[in-house]
Amino acid sequence: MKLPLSYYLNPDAEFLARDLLGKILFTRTDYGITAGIIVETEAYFGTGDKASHAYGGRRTGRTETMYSEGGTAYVYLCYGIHHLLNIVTSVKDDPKCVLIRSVEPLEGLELMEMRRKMPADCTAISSGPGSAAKSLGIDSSFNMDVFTGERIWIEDRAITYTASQTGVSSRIGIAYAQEHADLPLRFFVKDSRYVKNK
DNA sequence: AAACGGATTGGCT
DNA sequence: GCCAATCCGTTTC
Repeated sequence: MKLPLSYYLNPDAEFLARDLLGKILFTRTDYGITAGIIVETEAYFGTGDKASHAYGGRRTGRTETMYSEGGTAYVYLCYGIHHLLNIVTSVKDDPKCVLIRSVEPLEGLELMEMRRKMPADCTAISSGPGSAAKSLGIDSSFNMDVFTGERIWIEDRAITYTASQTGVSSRIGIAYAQEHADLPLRFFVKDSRYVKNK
């Protein structure tokens, strides 16, 4: 049920970004367990990707997490306000990752509603990378956590989407990435209410 | 040492 | 639709 470490060692971040649609993302905090169905992702393919923090092999205090073994959480602060959750993929020292952009609330709805101060049927509760992370209680303390551990993990409950149910587009908010700005590396569930900009 | 800008969101016009 | 919020890695002086 819980995805094993071997799942995350796949060096194909694009494949994993697609494959993660429909998987269930869980978090456990002092307040309880919450979970959401992953419905929107983006792939960042590492040192050759101009949109990646690890472009050119950059290693800093922040990006060091991305060089961890696949199955590690890379959480960073964006615009000084929002925590964004990435799943590191591939083997150690190959800094590829998948950004979780949107989930559909599935478990612990009351806790998610408290964190976001809005009802779970309001799609803004977990739509967009900052909102998805906040609804699941993810902050910088989750950085470097492993997905096979006690605080964060992903389960496969056999939800799958066909190619025609899956949308593909360029990644959001990376215009600075020049020739990599238009690559089709964003994947989403077309009929999900919790995906914006379809 | 200082300035710049971003894998975004929500509130106000 | 526009714009402020607000931190920190990176760039520039």
